Amino acid sequence: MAHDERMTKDFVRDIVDAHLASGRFGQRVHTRFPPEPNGYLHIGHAKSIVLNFGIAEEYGGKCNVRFDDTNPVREEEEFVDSILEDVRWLGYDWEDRLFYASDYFDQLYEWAVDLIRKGWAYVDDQTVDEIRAQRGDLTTPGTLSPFRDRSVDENLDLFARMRAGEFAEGERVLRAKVDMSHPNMNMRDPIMYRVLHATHHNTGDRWCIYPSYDWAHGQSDSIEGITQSICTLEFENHRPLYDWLLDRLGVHHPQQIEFARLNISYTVLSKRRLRQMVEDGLVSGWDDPRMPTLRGMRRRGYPPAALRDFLSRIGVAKVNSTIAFETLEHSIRDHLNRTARRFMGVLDPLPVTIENLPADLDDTMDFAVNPEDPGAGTRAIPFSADLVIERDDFMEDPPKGFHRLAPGREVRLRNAYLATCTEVVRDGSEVTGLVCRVDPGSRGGNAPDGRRVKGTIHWVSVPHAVEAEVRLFDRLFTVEDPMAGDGDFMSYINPDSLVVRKGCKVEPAVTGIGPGETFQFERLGYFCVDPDTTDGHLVINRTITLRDTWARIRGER
RNA sequence: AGCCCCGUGGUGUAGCGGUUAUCAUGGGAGACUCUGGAUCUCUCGACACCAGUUCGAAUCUGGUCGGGGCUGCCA
Repeated sequence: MAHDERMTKDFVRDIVDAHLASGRFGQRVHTRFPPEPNGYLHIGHAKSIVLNFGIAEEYGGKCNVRFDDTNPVREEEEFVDSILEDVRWLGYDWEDRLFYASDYFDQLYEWAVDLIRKGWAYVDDQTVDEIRAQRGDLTTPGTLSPFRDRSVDENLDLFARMRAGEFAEGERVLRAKVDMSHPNMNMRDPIMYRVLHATHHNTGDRWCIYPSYDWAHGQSDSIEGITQSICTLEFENHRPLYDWLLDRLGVHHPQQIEFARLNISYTVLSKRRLRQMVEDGLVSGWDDPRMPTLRGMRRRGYPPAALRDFLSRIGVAKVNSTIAFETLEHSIRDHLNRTARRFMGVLDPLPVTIENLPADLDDTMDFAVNPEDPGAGTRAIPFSADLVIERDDFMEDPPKGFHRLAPGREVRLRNAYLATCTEVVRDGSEVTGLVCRVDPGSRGGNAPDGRRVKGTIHWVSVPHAVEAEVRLFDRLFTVEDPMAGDGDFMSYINPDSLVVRKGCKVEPAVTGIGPGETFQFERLGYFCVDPDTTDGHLVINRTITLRDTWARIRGER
């Protein structure tokens, strides 16, 4: 697939270049995306997907999807399907290379036996607590396990019995014999296998011992012939172990490369915290349009190409950083501006009667499908003398700088007529409607005498309109870094992150828009049809507003 | 405290011994406009610090300071 071009070269690609130049892996480039099937993917995972698949594409290599399913008690089949769906939606194809770490359990077992034979692994009978206590701490070396010097034969026998199910969980464990006084804690005889009498989503009850991440990951990479094993920074301290294990085995040895995970202001990107928001009901689910999950963003109307663009422009590095939410928004708007079809909708309707047009007028106006894309052509929008406009577009006593409608003022009804407000209808103090007079010669929107009209507002013809519920979303948190400070991040949830508007009026063509298409309501922003829509009830999500200079000016006053 | 990693405009990012220190985003000003959108122009703004090597250092070396990670039978 021909994806968007990257803007800069990063340190990961520099390393790949160096590998190619030295011929370390021949001329092969083979990466992998290794999710654990225990939750839904979010934009942070997308950074890894785009990196791994992107590099494979650029270098004419391949990228696998491999589920890191080594912990049966946390993982579920349902997540496998959702993860694959999300990867596909993002625009990537693993072809026939869908793997599971659990595919390699037999090989992993054989290799463990091999290490035992070579004296590099042993069965430990200690409890979790004993092992923890004996590990030492950051400044104190660990102490040796009393079982560390068992004979190879005894280790072999015990390990076989672990596999056979003779021991309870926690009773025995297989450990790599590395160095209990190593300054890197990961090297203090790390656990390779633990007993878990649990049913695995893939292997069922075939196993009751399961490999740890450290024992499974590098070896799986090796089996698949991976060349660059790209992971996040927190695995940096695991690299010595990754290398140690592969070196003892003497098998294909990929290069682990670590990059900084993604952080975005005004949101959180951690499975645990996202889960908490779902479970506490602060959002409607993992696909709530406010969630930074891929499912949430899809439902919100973010196009996958915009996400790819965003991820490629923020780059990849080793510095921990937080990307401004505005940067994401820019990519969304930029993509949508170029691609989205334009429609009209009124979120907060104010009735307008055109006094000098026939009450039964049934006209249509030409409208550009997308002014940014002349090739998209034009279409017709129904027009009548009975309209609604946005309440915000009228002020009885407008401040300077306001160039929308006001008593006696003329504005352009977009693509229709120049209209002057001749009367304000009210119920008590509340304005309930307007009467306008239209310049008959301005049909289409241009003044017959060429006079300039500064304001242009949008409208919808009431007899043709469809009613809709529109959901307006805003950032999930009120502070840039919800994790900062010692308060609970949940207390920073933005109470206005969802505002529901009912009784909105939209042009009838909107009902023909399918799922997955994000369109523009002129002057308002980008929107999409929500799956909650039923036959009689149209539900629309606001993906993002248009930049609103007027709002900014007002806000700064 | 031990080990590992990282410090370039507000936010990201390029830079690989000699550049007016890149680009984007963001802020400000203006032009244009049938979306107060888009577009265009101008503008603001950074090499953490101190030594050293060198004719020359954001780039190399050492130190200081600052940030992050690591003490699951999680990944």
